[in-house]
Amino acid sequence: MDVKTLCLGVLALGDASGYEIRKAFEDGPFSHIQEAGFGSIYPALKKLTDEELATCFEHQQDSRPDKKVYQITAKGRQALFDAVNREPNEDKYRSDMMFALFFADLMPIRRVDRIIADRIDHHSKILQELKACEVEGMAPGPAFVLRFGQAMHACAKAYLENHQHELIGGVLQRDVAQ
Amino acid sequence: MDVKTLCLGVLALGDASGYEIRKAFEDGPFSHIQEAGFGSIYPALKKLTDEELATCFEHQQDSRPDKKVYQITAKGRQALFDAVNREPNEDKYRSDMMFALFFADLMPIRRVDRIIADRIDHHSKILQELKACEVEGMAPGPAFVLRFGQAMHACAKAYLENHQHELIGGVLQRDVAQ
DNA sequence: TCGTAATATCTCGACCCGATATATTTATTG
DNA sequence: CAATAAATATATCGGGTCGAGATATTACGA
Repeated sequence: MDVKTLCLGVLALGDASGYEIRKAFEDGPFSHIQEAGFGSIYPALKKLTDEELATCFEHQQDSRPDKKVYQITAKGRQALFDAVNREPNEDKYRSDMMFALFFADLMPIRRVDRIIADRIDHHSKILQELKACEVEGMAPGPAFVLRFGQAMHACAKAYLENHQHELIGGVLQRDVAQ
Repeated sequence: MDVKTLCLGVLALGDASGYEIRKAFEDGPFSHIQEAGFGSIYPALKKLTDEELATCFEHQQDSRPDKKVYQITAKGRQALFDAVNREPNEDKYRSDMMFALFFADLMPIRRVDRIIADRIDHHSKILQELKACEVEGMAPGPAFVLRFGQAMHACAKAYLENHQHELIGGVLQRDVAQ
């Protein structure tokens, strides 16, 4: 899914500026399933307007740079429709923490301990945020995706809580053996 | 975690060719936590040899292109040590399927149904593979990471199985309402 | 024997990401 | 009240990464 399509997805929910699109991936409805930064959003918006999949209104504001609000076009809605009806790629998951923990025997135990504790806190925080997003009368799609995010963060948190002692115990044993 | 560090991680487990490093991310011990393709591995290996973090032995084979086997150096081990002891970035998760399902109301119901069924199968397959990887006497790091992968795929599978009817039911209701 | 899959190395262009620059307004807090 | 931090807002640049394809050989079953 390229950033152009992701932007169309956000614009399908309502007109937005580049900054607001960014927020949809930072805090908003797509935050736990996709990512996009300014460095990809602005070029994508330029291409979308070139291809007439979106239009841009410049709201003039005195003593402030113009606010550019983008709106999806009929052609843009068709492009989004085509994209979501294409066969989706596999999910991508990348975890630098898990890569580091693979080499836990290269780390001081207290560091292993702290990294995991931090990550548990992190999952708790995200979980709270995702629970706060749930409101009455959500459309089935967004609700399904939101609850999936809740389930996955709850699972990761539970795994770390329930199995951290196995890792730390294993590393401690190594230290004793030395 | 750049691909250079990922390659060092694979080489820390034993000497390997570019092709074998690739397999570590395709099938091997890092398959469910990191990704890397040839397009990033080969340039990374070039940089690693330039920086003397790895050395390259060309095994001559008659009637076949030379097999280049890479070996991590002491300097390379130090670089890996430094990298895993740095503060890890947040995990990255990207799912085109979930992005598409967010817009489930733009899809025929049978397509929603089929996509989810396919993905359940996929998680089952990965789960089987990850269970087959478990052997006696694994080091604590690799075991922790492997079981984390098992837990996450089991969770995703269970969520899809237990909640697919909510999504499909919701989309059906929409169709009735029309 | 024919074709397909696996082994094996490598390049290219398009795309993406993190960091950074800039500027104003609002909120906080000492 | 002033200073500072955080939020709002747009945009670029360079380096990194990714997918697709070129190339070549061996192994193996149909």
